[in-house]
Amino acid sequence: MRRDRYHHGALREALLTAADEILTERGTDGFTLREAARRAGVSPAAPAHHFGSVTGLLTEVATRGFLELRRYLREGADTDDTSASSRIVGMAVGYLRFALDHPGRFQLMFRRAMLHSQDPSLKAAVRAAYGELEQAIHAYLGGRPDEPLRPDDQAAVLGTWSLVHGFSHLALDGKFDAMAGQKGVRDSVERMLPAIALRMLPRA
Amino acid sequence: MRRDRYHHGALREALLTAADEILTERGTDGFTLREAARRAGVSPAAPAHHFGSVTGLLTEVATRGFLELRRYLREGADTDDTSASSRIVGMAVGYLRFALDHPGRFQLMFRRAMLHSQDPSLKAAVRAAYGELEQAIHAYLGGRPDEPLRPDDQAAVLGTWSLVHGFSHLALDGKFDAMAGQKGVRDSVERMLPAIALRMLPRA
DNA sequence: TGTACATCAGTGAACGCGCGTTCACTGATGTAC
DNA sequence: TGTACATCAGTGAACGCGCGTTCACTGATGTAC
Repeated sequence: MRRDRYHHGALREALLTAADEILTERGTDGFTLREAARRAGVSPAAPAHHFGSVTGLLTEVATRGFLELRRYLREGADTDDTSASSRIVGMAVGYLRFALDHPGRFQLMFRRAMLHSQDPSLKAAVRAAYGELEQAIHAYLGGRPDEPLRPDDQAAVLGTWSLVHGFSHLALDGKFDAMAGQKGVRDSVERMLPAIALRMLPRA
Repeated sequence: MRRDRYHHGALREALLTAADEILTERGTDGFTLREAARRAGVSPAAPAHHFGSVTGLLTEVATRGFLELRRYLREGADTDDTSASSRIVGMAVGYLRFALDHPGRFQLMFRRAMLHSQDPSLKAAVRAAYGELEQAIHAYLGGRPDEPLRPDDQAAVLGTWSLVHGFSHLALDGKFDAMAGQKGVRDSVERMLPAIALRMLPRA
């Protein structure tokens, strides 16, 4: 890619887009900074001006990933049936869909060794996604929005997160492939989760 | 490490041990075949005679990992209180302990891109560990040992696996660090899990 | 409106690295007779 | 018990690779006056 202008103009965004593409095509281990630069049509030294290092770039990708995950959770919760439990089931499916739609990014988000795990923006984005789940569980357990979560309810949130995260992670790793139906793994796995979630929602 | 004999004698085992050490010290991404050879006191070309390729070696490490995981599950289930639910909670803690004791190995076991994921021994070992959980859930739900699992109960097993796996994975990635007590993350996390598991065991 | 100049955002070549695997080879072992 | 010889388990040097980062640099932009 030859540019007509010396300055790219939107290199930061172009690199983030390229990174996402690479993660989708080659997975987390297949990512390289040079390839991202190549796809953005820029020399291998250029990314340093915007992200400092490869870790910096990936941290930004992960941060945006958590924000996108939050959108998936919201969208999943937005169902016809507005009961608190079906909102949570919807969120669970949203979580799974995010993982299946963006496997490379999803895995990156939980590979602290590849990220600046203490980056404030990253932490805020994690917290924001987590907060989405937290609110829903809080409502489900009958808490009022203005009340803080009781420690027991914190545990319920962790449990729910663990459940959907574990399911998504195992599904991505192919551990459920053997029990998939004819319609493919993705379809089977998306059907399985609601039943499981309903059966294992934390007891009030 | 200079050997006195040209033949190592137990190179296969030595390489597996070295691999485990490296995984412990440097994590899954820090593993290299050359380093394993170095630690076994052997040239970089030697491992090929025993494992074909780096993937072959790691597949064997992962296979043994799943067998070890099964031992942790059994040990966890072996509690004073022999009720079905406390057996399951014990297993959950066993799963978590395995992950915390062997983080690199644990992560490797769920990185299909690094393994011969269709290797029969590997698949058998996965199945064996999974079977341990399956039996316990089956008993918990009141099934007789000779009866096959109903589809609903299969779902309960997947849910339980997802729960403990997700919890372990998130704990390893440091996602619970912020809420750890003074005694350290490991201690906090081992205390949290039983309460969560009890609250979320599948309904019969 | 023009201009000097600091700053920003790129280049492209090179550095140093360590990797997994291949290759032709050799030393040691085991087995058939 | 000895021996020929196939097979096994190593060596060590080299191959080819692509990586992230550094470096001295240059072209473009923006701003103060």
